[in-house]
Amino acid sequence: MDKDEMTTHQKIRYVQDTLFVISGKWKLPILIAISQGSSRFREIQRNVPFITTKVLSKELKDLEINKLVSRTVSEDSSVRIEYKVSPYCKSLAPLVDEMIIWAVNHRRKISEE
Amino acid sequence: MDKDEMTTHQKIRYVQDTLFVISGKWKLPILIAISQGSSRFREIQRNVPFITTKVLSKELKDLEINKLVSRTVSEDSSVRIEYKVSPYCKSLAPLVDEMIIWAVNHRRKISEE
DNA sequence: ATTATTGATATCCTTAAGGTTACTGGCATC
DNA sequence: GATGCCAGTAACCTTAAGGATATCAATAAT
Repeated sequence: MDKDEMTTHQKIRYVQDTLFVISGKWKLPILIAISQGSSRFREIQRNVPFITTKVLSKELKDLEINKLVSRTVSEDSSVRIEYKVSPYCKSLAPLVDEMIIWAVNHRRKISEE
Repeated sequence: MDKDEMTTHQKIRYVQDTLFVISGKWKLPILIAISQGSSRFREIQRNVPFITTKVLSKELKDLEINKLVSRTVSEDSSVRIEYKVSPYCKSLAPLVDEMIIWAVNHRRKISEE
């Protein structure tokens, strides 16, 4: 269905669906960090400022459940745990880009008054 | 600044800014309802399913503070209170569109497994 | 030997978001 | 005269999100 044919109620339902999946302070930041190359737990933590281990651990599990992130254990000489974004996760890219663009603009708007 | 030149940390900061402004279950749904023509309090409430008066009242105040919505009192024979989205609010349109597109796709993805 | 790093888990706590129910005063309608 | 619509407000409550701190066993570096 095209969005131009949707009723107000339908649009609202869809937007609430998306908000539900990406809701919270940390999910998108974590996805950004992983997709930019962080794969180890501590590495992700270093690249997502101020997140605590408890929250990171919980959010990674959520993202795994939602199939946006994969967790693999590789065993060569010692154990290595690696997180990767799934191919499906990349479908969020246009949305994330729009959010960045909007925030840049918003900051300009706020500062000019 | 273009987003391709940004560091991971900068991208995360911007995305968190946007998340902060549109966070919560109701702000975007309310904006959608108003921009599709609802202008009276009860009318907005009817068009945003399940929202309570208390929450709607509070969210409208927030949106007014953030200059996304205007509240005007007109007095012809009786009092009329009208809410409108600001011109600036329209800058959120591409973001909202992306959210709708993503949710439509996500629903298909989820249902096909 | 000891200190640091990794990938977490456990416990406790605070805050904010949101929901529930009830109510109000002014106007209009039946 | 009662009922209903409008634009809210008030008081209270529940739940979830997130933060603070401590700890752990397994490796790695010094």
